[in-house]
Order: sequence, then C-alpha cells, then structure tokens
Amino acid sequence: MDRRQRKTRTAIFDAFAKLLSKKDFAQITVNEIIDVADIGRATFYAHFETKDFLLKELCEELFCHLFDCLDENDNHTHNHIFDCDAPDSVFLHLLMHLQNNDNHILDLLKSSNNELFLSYFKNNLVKLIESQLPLFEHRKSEKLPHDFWLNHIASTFVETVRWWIQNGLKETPETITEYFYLAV
Amino acid sequence: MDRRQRKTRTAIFDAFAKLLSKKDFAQITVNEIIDVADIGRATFYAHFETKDFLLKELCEELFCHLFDCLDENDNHTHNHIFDCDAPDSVFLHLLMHLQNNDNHILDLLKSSNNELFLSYFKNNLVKLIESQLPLFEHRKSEKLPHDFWLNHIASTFVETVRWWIQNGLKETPETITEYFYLAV
DNA sequence: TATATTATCGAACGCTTTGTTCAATATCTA
DNA sequence: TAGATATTGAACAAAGCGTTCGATAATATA
Repeated sequence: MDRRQRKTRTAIFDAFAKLLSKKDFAQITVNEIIDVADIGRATFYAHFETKDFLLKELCEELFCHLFDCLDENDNHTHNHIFDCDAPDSVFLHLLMHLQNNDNHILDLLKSSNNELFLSYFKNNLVKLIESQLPLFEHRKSEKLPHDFWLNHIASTFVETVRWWIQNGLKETPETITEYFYLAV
Repeated sequence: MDRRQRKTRTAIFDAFAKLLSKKDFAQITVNEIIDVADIGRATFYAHFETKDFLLKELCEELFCHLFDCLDENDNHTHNHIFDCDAPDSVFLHLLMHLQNNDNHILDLLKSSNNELFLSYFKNNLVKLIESQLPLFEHRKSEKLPHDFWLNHIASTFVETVRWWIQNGLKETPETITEYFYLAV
C-alpha cells in the first residue's frame, strides 16, 4: 500500500477515535474528522464511503484483528499484541490489555459510544469462548441449552468489563477475573 | 390536556415506534415521522424540540412508567399493565408482558435499535432488583461486591431476554424464567 | 350560542451537512 | 526521468434541520 494512503488512513482513524472518545458518534461530522485529521474533504471520501463505513472498519480493525491474533497465538508465535508473558487465563490476558489502553480501546469503551463497542466486543468473545467451553462446564451448564450457556458466559464477561470500567478500573485485572469466574 | 394535543402526541409516538421497529434511529428523518403521523411540520416541533428528545420521551413513557406501575402494584391495586392474575415471580410477569407485545415493546426490542431499548430496560431493572435482592442471596453473593452482584443479576436478565427474542421467542416465559434463575 | 383561547397547518426561510466533481498539484514507483 | 496515482480545495446540488408567521380549525369558557 502506498505510503500516502497509509498515512491518510491512520490519520483518519486516529482523528475519529479521538473524537469518539469525546462525543457521540451521531454528533460527529465529517468536517470535524477531516479538520482533526488535517486532510482534504475529497480525500476522506476516497477512503471511506460514509461515516458509518468508517465506524465499521474501525471496529473491525480494533476487535476482529485483536481476536484473530489471539487465535493464532495458540498455535504459532510471532510479535503482536498478545505476545507477552502469558498468564494462564485468556480473560485475564484481555483485561490486562484493556488496562494498558492498547489502541485506545479503553477510551472508546469509556465513552458515550461504549454500547457500540461492547457489542462488537461481545460478538468476538462468543467465538473465543466457544474454544474455551470445557473450562465452563459445571452443574448449571447441563440443565441449560448450549447456545444459551455460551451467550451467558460472553455476556457476563462483557458486563463485568463494563462494570469495571464504569467504576473507574479500581480493581486489578486479577480481581476482576476472579469476580467473573465467581459470577459465571 | 387538550384533546388535539393528546391526539397529536400519540400520533407522533405511534408513527415513531412504527418507524423504529423497521429501521435505524439515525436513518429516520423528521419528515418521515410527520408523514406517517400525518401532521404538520410546525406541529411536530411544537411538541418535541428534536428527534432525540422524542426518543427520550418515548423511552420514558415505555419503560419508566412500566416499572413505576410495577412498584405501585406492590402496595395498591388499580388497573394498569401489571394488574393481571399475578404469577409469583416479577420476572415471569415481565416476560409475559413482553410476549404479549404490550405497547409494541417487543417490536422495538427486536429491531436494529434494540441496544438502545435494552439499556433503558436494564437501568430500570436495577432499581427493581434492588427491592428483590433477598431472593438472590446465595453462596456466590457473599464473595462479590454488592453493586457488582446487582449489576450481574440485571445484566443476566437483560441478556436472557435478548437471547430469547433473537431466537424467535420459541420458549415459554416459564422456561425462560427457569433459565434465568439457573444462570444467575 | 357567542367569544376568547389555543392548536394545527403549510409554505417559506436560512443554515448545516452530505457526498460528488474537477482541475491543479504533490508524491510515489519503476 | 516519466508515468501513474494520491491529495487538495473549491464549488456544487440535494437533503435535512429547526424556525417563523399568518391563516384556519378545534376547544374551552362565559
């Protein structure tokens, strides 16, 4: 990819994420984005069809890639966000990266747009948890439909994260992981 | 309140709810609303400052009043949505009204705007659950912070409802209530 | 019933945002 | 260096927003 294109694209993403962490998606105008990104109007529309498509691509960049990397990490080893001294729990792993505010995901999850991002977060979590299901087999899971149970675990994790963030991240990732395992 | 005002107000609410059950809030224009409601443009703005305020008032009408009535029902008896042959669980109660599609809430929770309404739903649930907390004291709740536990119960109910609706309401309210109590 | 009050109407207005077009310019690649 | 490609900024039409105002219709009051 052309260096110019790359620079423009990241300038747009950065500006957009900055704005999203401050105000509602609906209130953000294209004019604001191109002002903050410091690019021409026509350039914006050369990259993204609309503001909605920009949002979609940002979410995919942030979450899908994140979880994709997590999957790959099970098999190979190469440098990416999940390549660090591995704690035993993949959930603890996630929380630690959140706490670090990697890719400013935390800022977005704190903002008024958090519902939006939490739903992306949950969708990707479901896939992840499916591969970790054996961890969650107890008395309860026998009496409940499989997909209900799956959804419940993912929801509980997401809502735990929401609670953690809304309360100002006072607890350690380890404590939150414990809460999660206790609740589920 | 003037009969004309009442008629206009409900015409707007009905039109808006109809549109919300079909398409995204962001894609709905004031022109569409006044077309469906069959009222003049100036009339709309005489009732609601903006589309956002209309949404807010609709949500309050739907959820706050609903839960307010539920509270009152504990003490007095008069005719409203929760005045029916009372099942023992207030949650079962809620699910039954959802299934009946009272006030078209179900249509809204099915739509692409469901996140929006589910978050209102949850906010009101938290208050309700606080009054029912003794029901939810088990082993787990002792080891978890009080507000975390409260949030967990409300989230679990909301996510149970979401799952139920997304799967096409195949189960009975009784079964869903059972799932909820098992999960939480 | 007669009168005063109040709500609705619809057309028109200025303003903001959107998404497109185009020719000039800058930057990349081979 | 030459050809290809990306960026730029200005200008444009179209659509939506929220307001204004005089005319008309419905309601409340006496």
